[in-house]
Amino acid sequence: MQDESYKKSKAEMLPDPVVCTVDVVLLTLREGSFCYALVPREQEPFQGVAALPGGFVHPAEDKDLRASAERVLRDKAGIQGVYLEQLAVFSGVARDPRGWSISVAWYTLVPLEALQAALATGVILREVADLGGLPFDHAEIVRVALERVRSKSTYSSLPVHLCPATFTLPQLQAVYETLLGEPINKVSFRRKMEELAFVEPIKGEFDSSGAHRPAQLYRLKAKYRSRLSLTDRGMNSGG
Amino acid sequence: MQDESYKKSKAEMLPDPVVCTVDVVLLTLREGSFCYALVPREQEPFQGVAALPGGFVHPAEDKDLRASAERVLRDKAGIQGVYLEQLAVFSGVARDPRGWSISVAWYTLVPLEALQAALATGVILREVADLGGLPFDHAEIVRVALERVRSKSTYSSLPVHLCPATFTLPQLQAVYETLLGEPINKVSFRRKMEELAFVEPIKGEFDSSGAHRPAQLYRLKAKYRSRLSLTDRGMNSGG
DNA sequence: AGAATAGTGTCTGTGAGACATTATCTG
DNA sequence: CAGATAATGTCTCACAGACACTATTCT
Repeated sequence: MQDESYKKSKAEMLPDPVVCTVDVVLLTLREGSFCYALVPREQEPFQGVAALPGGFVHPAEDKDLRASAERVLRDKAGIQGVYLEQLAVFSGVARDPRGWSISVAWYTLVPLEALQAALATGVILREVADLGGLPFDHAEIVRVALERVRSKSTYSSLPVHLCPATFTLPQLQAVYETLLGEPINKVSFRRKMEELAFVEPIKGEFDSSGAHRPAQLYRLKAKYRSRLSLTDRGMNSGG
Repeated sequence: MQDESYKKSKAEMLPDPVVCTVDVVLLTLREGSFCYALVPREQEPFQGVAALPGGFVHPAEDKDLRASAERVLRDKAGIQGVYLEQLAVFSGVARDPRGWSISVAWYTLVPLEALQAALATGVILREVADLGGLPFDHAEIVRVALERVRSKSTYSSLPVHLCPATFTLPQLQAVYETLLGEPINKVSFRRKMEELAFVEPIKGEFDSSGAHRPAQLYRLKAKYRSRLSLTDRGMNSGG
């Protein structure tokens, strides 16, 4: 499929090489507060500083940029199969002290339960209100991710990815309320969930953990489910 | 601001150079039909084939990727100062016969009046229903652009960029109806325009071109206006 | 029994669309 | 004056939110 004759002249056709990276904004809920994940940087610049999980694009290894982002998530947080969506490209001469660069940013929503291994091996969670001390333009990237997720959360199925595999409707409503930052009418919320129809009750299963009437357990319908799984390896084991 | 010591090691840190391009989906309305712009490719591969206006990123020349897209629009269509928004990144080994590449796609909405010079010098308009014969993954890029624009058009100010500097409300409504592909209730449309408040009537100015009651002329409010202007040069004059 | 939350029935105000009416031009 | 479209007034139905009530658990 590829024409090798083009490859020879590639260097001459490209005025300058471009540093291409991917960065992932991993969002989760911890005790009702909206958080993003950071990883200490292994190399200069900003070695040791907590930064968004990211890395160089490896054309020889990655089928495309989504594969690059998935590799970063696998290597740095030990998770795969999660909901992952492209956010935007951040570019220019000013964002990286090494010079002109491109970062293709992605965002993912993950339930805290899927992050236990990652948290045990160095991944940090920080509340989204705190964007201080981030290297490069990572604060701006998180800002744009939050804007996108909040904008997409108004009655879309997006926030459900922050819930574990099974959940109750009051739990799901609390997730929406945290993301949107305002209370939602219970009757309206349930009507909308019925209308959007991306969750289904699990017949006969209830959450009886409280001193009150048990709540029906729900799950994401099969066709909307991403195959979330944890890698058997720990994090940072990749090269 | 930049640390030169990093530059030396850049080549070693980058596993492989990546071909970085920008492509622009230029959308306009011609006689009530929604169209996108194509330009014959000057170089191999696909030399002579009509393709989206695009080109390599020039890190030495462009401040960032937006500047790259603006340069492409200036050089290939002779326009600048238009509404321009990032669409998505298209990447991978399969999209370009030269091998692994990245294209950062942008979209712009331009009134037909601003394209007269471009159309006289080789830019082609094609209806959005016809995506045949496009090189690379340009058909997919246009598809995604259409999806984005249509999705953003439901009562946002976006479609107004397809109108000339002054326009009537019935004209603006026709633009929305073309983009959305369905008729809109006149009273509701006017109520929404009043509520969104991004256009204002031009006192005392009317469109009296029809054999009926003249229509009030409107314009985009100053704070929403982009400084659209045509370059004095023709197209394709850039290096 | 009382506390707590889950879940549902019902009323009402807001707002979008349907319809009708008036306004103002050309020929 | 007839025809055409602009612009606006008004009615109605749907729906989101408010409120109230019932259900079911634990202590």
